[in-house]
Amino acid sequence: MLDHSGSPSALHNPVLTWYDANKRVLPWREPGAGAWAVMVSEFMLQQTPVNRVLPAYQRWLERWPTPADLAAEAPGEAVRAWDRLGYPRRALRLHAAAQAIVDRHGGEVPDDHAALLALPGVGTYTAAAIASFAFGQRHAVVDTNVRRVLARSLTGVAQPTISPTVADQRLAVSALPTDETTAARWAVASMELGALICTARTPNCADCPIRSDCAWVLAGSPPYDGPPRRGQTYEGTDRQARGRLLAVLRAATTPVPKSTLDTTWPHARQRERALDGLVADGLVEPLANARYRLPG
DNA sequence: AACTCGTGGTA
DNA sequence: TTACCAAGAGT
Repeated sequence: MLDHSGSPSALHNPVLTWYDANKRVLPWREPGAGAWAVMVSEFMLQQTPVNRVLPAYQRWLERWPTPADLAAEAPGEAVRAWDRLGYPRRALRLHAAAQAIVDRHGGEVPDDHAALLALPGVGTYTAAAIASFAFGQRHAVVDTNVRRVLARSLTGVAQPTISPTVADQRLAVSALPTDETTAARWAVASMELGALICTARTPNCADCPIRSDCAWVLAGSPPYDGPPRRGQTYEGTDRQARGRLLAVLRAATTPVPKSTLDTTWPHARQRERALDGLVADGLVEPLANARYRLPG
């Protein structure tokens, strides 16, 4: 089943060929995109779909073509430019990462996995993704797409575990081609397969290049039988309240009186908790006279 | 280890 | 309509 010799296996070859013929044209995949472009895209793509990322990504790189350009700005400008991508702490971390790159790496995105991992907002997945996509290195790039592809094709189950496990990581490492160039191609190709064909809800197995070798298909495509996946409720949550508050501050060009913020959420206790949280996270800066703004 | 953290599209 | 889902990280 798995091939440890370094030559592409029955799994690898079809996926690599499929990728070359079916990959999406995305700006961060263009030959001259560079590591900063890859890094910006990876931050934005954390839990956010490609189609929503594209416009914000274009504006971001136009405004801040290098880490130094972003590092020279106020963090609040990063939060504002983040627009409605969600999880705005990512904008703050990307700004902090840009500063760290200027301070520690001469303004160049490091190519070393450990150095990448040490940057704010860069975890296991993002460090491997940048090292692989931008620098062609051999790393197991394990995101939700890859976990699903491996769960189906190798383990034979409909869905991966709810949260990543060490077993996922081991499986991804064992499936990684030995050759560096092939490994980098496999990383992006297996992820793209999960995004376009081996999707979460209704996979398009008819068009899958490895359907004849897929353990899940061979088992008769059994339905998911694990524990119920906890739904992410949003209506009425602190997150929604935070989103409302931050939307007002993003749109404002001058400091906003608290009385204005008070109109954005009806429940005072929750509203105060949300505002305090935003300040604690560094997303909002309190000023004198009960006024607030994005961090300067 | 479980929980928190946005937003919007899709079936 | 409700529920699920989307290139995770930090605590």
